[in-house]
Amino acid sequence: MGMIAEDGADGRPLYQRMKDDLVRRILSGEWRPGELVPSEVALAAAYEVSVGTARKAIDQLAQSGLVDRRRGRGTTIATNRTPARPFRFLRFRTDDGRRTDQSLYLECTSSRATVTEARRLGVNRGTAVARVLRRRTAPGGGPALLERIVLREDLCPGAGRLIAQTSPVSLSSFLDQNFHILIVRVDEEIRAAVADAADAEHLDVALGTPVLEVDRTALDLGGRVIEFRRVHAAPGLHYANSRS
Amino acid sequence: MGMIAEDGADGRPLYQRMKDDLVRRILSGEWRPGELVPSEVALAAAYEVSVGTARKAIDQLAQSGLVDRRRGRGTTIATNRTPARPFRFLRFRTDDGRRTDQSLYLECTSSRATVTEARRLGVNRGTAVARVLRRRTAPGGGPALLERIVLREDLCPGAGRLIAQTSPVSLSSFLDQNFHILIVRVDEEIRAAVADAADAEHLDVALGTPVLEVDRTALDLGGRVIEFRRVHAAPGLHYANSRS
DNA sequence: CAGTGGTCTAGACCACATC
DNA sequence: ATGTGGTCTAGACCACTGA
Repeated sequence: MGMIAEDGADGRPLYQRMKDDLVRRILSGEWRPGELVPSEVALAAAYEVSVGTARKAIDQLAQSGLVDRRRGRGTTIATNRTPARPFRFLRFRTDDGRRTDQSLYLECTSSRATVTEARRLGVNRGTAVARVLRRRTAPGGGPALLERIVLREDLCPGAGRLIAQTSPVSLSSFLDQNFHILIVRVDEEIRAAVADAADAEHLDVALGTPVLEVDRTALDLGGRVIEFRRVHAAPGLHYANSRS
Repeated sequence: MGMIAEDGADGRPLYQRMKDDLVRRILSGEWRPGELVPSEVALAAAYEVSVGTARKAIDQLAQSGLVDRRRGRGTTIATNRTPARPFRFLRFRTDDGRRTDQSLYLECTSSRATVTEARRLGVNRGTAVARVLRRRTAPGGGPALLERIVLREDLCPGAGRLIAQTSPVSLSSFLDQNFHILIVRVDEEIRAAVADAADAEHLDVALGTPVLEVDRTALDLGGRVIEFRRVHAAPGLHYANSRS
């Protein structure tokens, strides 16, 4: 018995099947970000498992950042607007420890994926994409980062125009709010490179200056690649990383 | 009742106090890496808590990588020799995806910490340190990484000579095996830099070539800084990062 | 075979938030 | 006052390991 896989009890633990089903329901938009999810006992009853088992499933959702649990209040769908860890995916600092603050959108166009872009996004050539050129500056200082972003516009229809109109500070919040796409993982390759023409123009550095280059793909909960970006960081910036 | 904080029941959960006590005992060397820890029921009895509570404490130790649990076998102290994730702290790849393989120790001396080194290690100037210069090469290819390492020799007496004698492949395994020091966290700052004289000599690049620079401090379980290293990566190498 | 950790149940009491 | 999640207990059965 149980609501999940009534017949196909494939041997996987109950709490895992329950967790997967909850992930599916959250992804489907059954509850909006910030909204209260049914309580432990209610979910346990609905899935016909014990409270302890339901608890284990919900705990895992909380651990992966999907929901937010608070004693006395309840469990709510997590949002990127009020993240437990702000700046989770923003790892650049000035060498004296400050973060970048301002975002300026230099270009924002809708187009079709080139062969290279298609390969990086894992889609077919010609898929609708938005291309965004963005510059971030250090507080009080000069230009800091130049970001070339390619976004899957087939998954976020109208994103290009919307970004140009609203100039969102954070792209992941923008995706969450407007398209219910939750970025949960990024893969990065970090290299030393030299400043190109665009860097020279927008980062206030001489052509050929060594710059830090970060190639990054962002994946949503379903494991789909949502965007690819290449970031160049001006001298005086570094990438801060901490691993356990 | 309970073996921990018999009177000073400070209100912290039982499983947390138990976990902290187990961490303390592991750090003290009560069990050697790879050795079997008492079973859940035995520990539960010893701490006078229920099995579920003991389980929660041990689970957290496993999650932070301190112990390794296997059904049927038991719980063992984790080792850096047989890590669940090999290359946990080795993130460099060639641009076609291969790892570095060979380690060559170019220099290895014992000395006293300079002011700069002392600040980075969080110790007083003049503390005993070992300085290590190491080069890694790409499989089949040329020189890949040049590492300048400063190690707290007051915590690892004789480490300098021992490294020179044994040329360990992995420094964290070396520290684990010889001094029971477990590296559990690294903090890094990644920059673009230019090749200096040592890079030119050992990495086979021209002076002034852009290189990737990683400044890294390694911390053990007690939060002590064990080593600082500055790594320069030759062109054709990148740093791979994945975050959730 | 005995012992281990992995899963699951069915309760209890508590601190806390909200109404 | 009610309901929430956080902690804790005391069992049960199972899959797996090793002797």
